[in-house]
Amino acid sequence: MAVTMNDVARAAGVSLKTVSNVLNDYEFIRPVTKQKVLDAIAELGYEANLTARSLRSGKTRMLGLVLSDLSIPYYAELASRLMTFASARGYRVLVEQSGAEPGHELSALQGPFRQLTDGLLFTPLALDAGTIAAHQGTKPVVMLGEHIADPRFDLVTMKNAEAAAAITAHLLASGRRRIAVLGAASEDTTDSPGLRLNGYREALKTAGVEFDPALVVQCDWRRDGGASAVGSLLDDGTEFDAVFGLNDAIALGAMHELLIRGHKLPGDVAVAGFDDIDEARFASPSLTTVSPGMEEIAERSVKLLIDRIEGAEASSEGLHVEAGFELKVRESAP
Amino acid sequence: MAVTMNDVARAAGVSLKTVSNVLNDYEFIRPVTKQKVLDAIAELGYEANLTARSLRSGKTRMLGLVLSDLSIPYYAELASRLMTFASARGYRVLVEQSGAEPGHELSALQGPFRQLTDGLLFTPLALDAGTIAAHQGTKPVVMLGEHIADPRFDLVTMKNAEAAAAITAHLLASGRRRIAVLGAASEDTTDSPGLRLNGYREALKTAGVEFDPALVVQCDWRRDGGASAVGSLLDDGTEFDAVFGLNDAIALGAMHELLIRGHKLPGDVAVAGFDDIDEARFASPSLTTVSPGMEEIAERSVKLLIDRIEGAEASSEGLHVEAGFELKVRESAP
DNA sequence: CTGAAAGCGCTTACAG
DNA sequence: CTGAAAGCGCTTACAG
Repeated sequence: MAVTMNDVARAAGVSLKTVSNVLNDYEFIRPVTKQKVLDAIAELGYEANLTARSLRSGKTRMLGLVLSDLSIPYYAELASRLMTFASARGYRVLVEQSGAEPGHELSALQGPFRQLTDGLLFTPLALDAGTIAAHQGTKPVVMLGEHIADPRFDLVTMKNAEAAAAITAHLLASGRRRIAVLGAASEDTTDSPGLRLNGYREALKTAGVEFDPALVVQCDWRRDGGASAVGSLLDDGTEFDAVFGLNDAIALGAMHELLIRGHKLPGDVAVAGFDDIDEARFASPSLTTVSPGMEEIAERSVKLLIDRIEGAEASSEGLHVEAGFELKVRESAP
Repeated sequence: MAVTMNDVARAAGVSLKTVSNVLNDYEFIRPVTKQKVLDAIAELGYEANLTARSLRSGKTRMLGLVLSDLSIPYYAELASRLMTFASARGYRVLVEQSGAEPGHELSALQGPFRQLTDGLLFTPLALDAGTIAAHQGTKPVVMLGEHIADPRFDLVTMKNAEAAAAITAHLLASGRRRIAVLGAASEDTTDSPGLRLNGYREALKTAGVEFDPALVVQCDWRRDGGASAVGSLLDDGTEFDAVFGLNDAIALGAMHELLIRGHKLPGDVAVAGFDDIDEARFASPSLTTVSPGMEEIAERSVKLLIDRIEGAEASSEGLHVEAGFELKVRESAP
């Protein structure tokens, strides 16, 4: 029923192979022949059958994206940008939600999902490096995020420690000395909370300001986590002149709580976050934060994966890319 | 290189067709034969080649989802749920971002994207009903949202007017009489703002409260829109004892502005929204709003589309489904 | 209940 | 530069 390459070949008076050559931008083809084929394609409204092409070539021109859940804003924004960059290179992105469950992550790595894609952008949340290495198969995989830092894998991530140090330095430069840190879980340097806390401590050391553990509060990386964390500091009577939320949600929650309790921002307390989500710009006061280069993460991970798929990136070792960051100074901490 | 059905057939000592029968749950097959095939599959680690299956059967087991941008939280949450429901029926979801541009919407409707999917979940934002009807092709399409209400199409949407009336009635029942409405654009009944404003007016009429146009403020459906809209009411000296934001972002922005200006919530002003986004629960005070049944929208649209694809839904007319809604009474308007 | 054959629409060596 | 042929791995009539 649909128009096939055979129909085009017949209409153009050439062989199948010639049509294929035109379609695949084969170099050595006479302009006249090419034009005949192009005309036939236009006239018949021919569209290549992607499934047939995939079956024969073994390529689907799809990238798999494995993440926990699209309803988490960070992943949704990342997915959106990845799709845009992939599309610019002629690829589509097929998303698989793992719910951060090991079983789901594993089946995304080796199940039918894998067949449908030429390569994987993988956010490992539940699986460890060894398991992934054992099941990653032969198609390229690029890791996203900081949970896996293993030389065997390609990895694209952000400068957590450096960015946290930069924003802490900014608060220090504006004269703040007692900077509360909300959202730190541990000093385990392999995950984001640990890396960001380390950056904070590094900046203090550089400025010659002593680290005070009383200013470090553990909390959920959510708006209400930040609100109750800053609330507990206030209730305890701990003194502070600035708050660094380890992500924007925490910082926004803290800001809200401070405002409700009658504190002036940034007069009494300066507030800074991390992530530069859309909301940060629209908050009142607008939130000073650090943009961890999501755009760059998206661009470079797509480029790396496609280069692997197409054989343009030949290095046999895992490549580690760290996107740059940018300080966004706004009203909450000028 | 990969294990094929032929390998399985050989290992099990049966023909290709018999393997295919087992794979496709054909009824009339001897248990012994079936077991032999199953054993061979397990032993060889056979996995069906989905591309070959698609080429032959003409089905991809993928649903296309066309929306403006995944970075918009409402769409991201919807996409997440759609994927979950589709997955339960053995389908995947392939997302295409249109940017709400007519050209992109059109190419999603008829371009190569269409080939890759068995049916479309389509959020028409830029295209009108006539254009869609002319280009929708032969595969099923289910419309999402209220921009297109045309008997030719299957449509799954929410009860905008009824839900808005319910939340207005709730504010009235708590004794509020001057309820500001933020975000109304027009009374055009075909889009969400118009439908929700109509619901508000309907509830006023039922309660015998006169409608005051001075309480209706137009603004962007965003946090800062709500903040500046309520700000302008305060600046003008317009009196009001409640605010109904036509979506949660507006309501949250208004709430923030009211708090900053020293108003007590809900003492001085009750605030209500629409959408029940995650943030509404975590705001302080938590936001009274209406949940428009996104779960149900996702479930029923996936069911309708798959039933169309599989021929289980035979009605030739467009089916119109309206999901139920649920009032979420919280602190901001008890 | 099962088999042998055709064919979905392409790309890819292989010739020329 | 172009053609004729094979084949990617399935499903689907068609027989029996």
